[in-house]
Amino acid sequence: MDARKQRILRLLVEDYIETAHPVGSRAIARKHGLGVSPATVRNEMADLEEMGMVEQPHTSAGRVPSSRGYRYYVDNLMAVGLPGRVELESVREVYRDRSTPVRVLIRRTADLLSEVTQYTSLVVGPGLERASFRRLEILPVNGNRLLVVLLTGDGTVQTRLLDRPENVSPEYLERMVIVLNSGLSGLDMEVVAGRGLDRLRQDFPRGITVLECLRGMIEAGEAGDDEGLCLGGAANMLRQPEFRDVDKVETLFSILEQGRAIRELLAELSLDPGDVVVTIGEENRYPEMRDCSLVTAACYVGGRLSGRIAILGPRRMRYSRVVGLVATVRELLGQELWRRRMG
Amino acid sequence: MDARKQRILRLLVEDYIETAHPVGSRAIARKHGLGVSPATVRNEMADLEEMGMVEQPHTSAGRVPSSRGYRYYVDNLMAVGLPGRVELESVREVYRDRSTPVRVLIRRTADLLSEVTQYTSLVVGPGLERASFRRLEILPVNGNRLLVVLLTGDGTVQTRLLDRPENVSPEYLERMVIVLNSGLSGLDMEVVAGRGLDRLRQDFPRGITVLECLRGMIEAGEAGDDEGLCLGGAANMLRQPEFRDVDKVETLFSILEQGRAIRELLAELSLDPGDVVVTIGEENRYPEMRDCSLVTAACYVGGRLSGRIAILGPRRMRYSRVVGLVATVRELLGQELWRRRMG
DNA sequence: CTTAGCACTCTAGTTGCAGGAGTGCTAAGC
DNA sequence: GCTTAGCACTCCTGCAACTAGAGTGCTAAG
Repeated sequence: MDARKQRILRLLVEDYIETAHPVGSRAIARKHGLGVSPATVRNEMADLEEMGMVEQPHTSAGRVPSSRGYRYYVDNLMAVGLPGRVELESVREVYRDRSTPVRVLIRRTADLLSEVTQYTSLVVGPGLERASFRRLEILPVNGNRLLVVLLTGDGTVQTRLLDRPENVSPEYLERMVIVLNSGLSGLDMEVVAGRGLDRLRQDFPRGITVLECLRGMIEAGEAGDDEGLCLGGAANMLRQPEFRDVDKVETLFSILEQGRAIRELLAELSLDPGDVVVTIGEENRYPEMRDCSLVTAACYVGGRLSGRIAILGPRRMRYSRVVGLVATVRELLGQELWRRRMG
Repeated sequence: MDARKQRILRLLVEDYIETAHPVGSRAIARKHGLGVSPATVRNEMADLEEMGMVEQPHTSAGRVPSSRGYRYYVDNLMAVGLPGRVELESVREVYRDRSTPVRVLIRRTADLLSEVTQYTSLVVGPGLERASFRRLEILPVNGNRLLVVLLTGDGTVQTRLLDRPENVSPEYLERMVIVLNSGLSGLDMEVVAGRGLDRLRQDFPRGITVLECLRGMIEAGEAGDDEGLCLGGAANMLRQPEFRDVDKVETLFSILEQGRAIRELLAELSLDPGDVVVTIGEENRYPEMRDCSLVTAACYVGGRLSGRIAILGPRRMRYSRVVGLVATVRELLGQELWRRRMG
C-alpha cells in the first residue's frame, strides 16, 4: 500500500466518520487538496476495494470503509487525539471529591465517558477475583445472626449476613477468624477460596457455615451478579444514524442488558497494562455487536488489574478521540483507585 | 355510561391491547357475539368518542382507546388477572434461595418481572431513608484507616472507608460508638442524621469525622446515587409496535437512564400499602412517558416502606395481567425482605 | 501514469392510481 | 325510539412508473 493510497484511505475514513455518508471520489479529490483528479482517486479507490479496505453500498454510491479498512486506519494511519482542555477539566472534575466510595466513582466514570464521547460506556470496578485477601471480620447482629465483613487488598469491602449456626460459640469463631486472618492475609482471593479454605475447614469443622459464606462471597464477586458493572449513555446509541433501525437496536440492547455477557466480553480484552484495545465490527465476540466497535483499557493499580473501561459505539467511531480519552481516563481512574487503597 | 357502552369499551380496549390495530365496528359486533349490528356499534362508538373514551387515528380507521378510555377500563371494567400456575412457579423459583443478599434479590426481581411481562421493570430495594438505625461499628483497617459499618433495622449494611484523623485514639472512638449505639438505636435514620448526631457532636468533638461520615452515608442513601435501583428488560420496549420509532425510544430511554429521575417518579406513587397504582400516558410525571403506562406498588415490611416495584410498558398494556402480577410479586418480595430482616 | 469525457447504474423522492377498510348518514323496519 | 341495511365518502397502503442526482467504470487522449 503506497503513500497515496494510505492518504486516500485516511481521508475517506475520516470523512465518513464525520458525515456518515458514503464518500465519493470527487469529495476526496476536491476538499482535501490532494492535487489529483477524481478519476485518479477513483482508480485508487477501486484498488482499495480490491484490497478489502472499502466497500460500496451499491454501484453509484461512494465508498464506505470496511472493518478491515477501519482496522488498517486504527493500526497505521490514525493519530491518537488527546482530550482538549475543556474535556480534561470535566474529567478532573469527576475525580475531585476524594471521599466518594469506589462504587460511586465507577458510576461517575461511566457517566462521564458517555457524556464526553456521546457513545455508550462500560465500566467495571475492582472485583474480588483479582484482589488479595486482607482480612475477615465477624460482627454479631441482632443476637442470633452474624455479619461477615470481607476486606480486600485494594480497599473494597463486601458484607454478608448469615444465620448463626446454633452450636458454635462466639469464642470458637473468634479463634477461627484469628487463625484465618493470620494464615491467609495477602493471598489471592482465588487461592483463599481454594486451598486456603480447605485447610481451615479441617481445623475448624464447626465453622463451616462461615467458611462457606466466605467462599460464596468470593465466588459471587467473581461471577459478578452485575455488581460493579456500570453502563452509561446507552440511549446515545439511538442517535447514531446507523442505529435508526429498531431491530438493530433491539439485538444490541438485548446483549447489553446481560451483565454477565458484558463482563465476559470485557474480561478477555486488554490484558496488557499499557494497551488500549480496539475491537472492530465482526472482531467482537458477540455477533450482536457486528455493527459496533469497542475501545477497551484495563486499569492496573499496583500491578493488579482493578478495573476496566470501555466505549461502545458504531463502527464509524471517532477512534482517534476515543482512544485518547480512554487512555487518559484510565490513568486518572487508576490514580483514584490507588488513593482509595492506600488512604 | 350504560351497560352496553361499557361492554363495547371493554371489548375495544381488550381487542386493541391484543392486536395493536385500531378496532372497527364490524370486528366488535361480529367476533364477540354482541348480538347487535355493526351500525349499532358504530353509533355507540361515536358516543364513546364524544365522551373522550376512544379516538380515531384518522377517518376510516377503527377506534383506539384514549388515555381516558384506558383509565375508565382500569378503574371500572377490568378484572384483575392473577398469575397462572407456570408464572407463579417461576416467581417462586426466584425467591427459593434464602441466602441471597438483598441487592441480588432486587436484581432478580427486576429480571423476573421483565421476563414474565415482556415489558420493562423498575425495582427499588430498601433504602436508608425509611429505615431505622440499628448499630454502628468501626473497624481499624490497614493501620491508619477506619471502616465504618452501618447496620439498619431491616438488615441491610452500608460500609464506608475513612481516613482516621491523627489525633483521635481508638479508645475515644470506641467510647463514642458505645454511646452512639445505645442512644440512637431504633431511631429513624432521618432523626439520626439530624438531632441524633447534633447531640453527639457536642459530647465527642474529636469524633466529628466519623459522625460526618455517618451523616454522609445516610444522606447518600437517601439521594440514592442509583444504588439499589434496578431496571430490567428495557430492550423489551423496542418490541412494542408503538415504539418502532427510534425518536420515541430515544426520549424514553434518556429519562430511563437518569436514576435520579426514576427514583423520584416512583417515590411519589403508591404510598398506600395495599394499592397497586396505575398511571396512564399523560398522567405520568415526565412528558417523555406520554406514550407509556406505569404500574406501581410499594412493598411494606413491618409497617415500613422498604421497596417499590413497577412495570413500565406502552399505554396499550395488558393491565389485567400486570396488576395481578405486581400485586403477587409485591407480597412475595415483602415476605423475603421480612425474612432477611428477622433471620 | 494521469485525466477528461461519457455512458451506465442505482437510489431517493415524487406522483398517480387501485384496493381495502371503516366510517357517517339516511331511510326503512320493528 | 332504537336498530339496521345500504351507500357514498374518506383516508391509508402498497405498487408502479418516473425523474433527478450522484457516482461509478471504461476508454482514449495527453
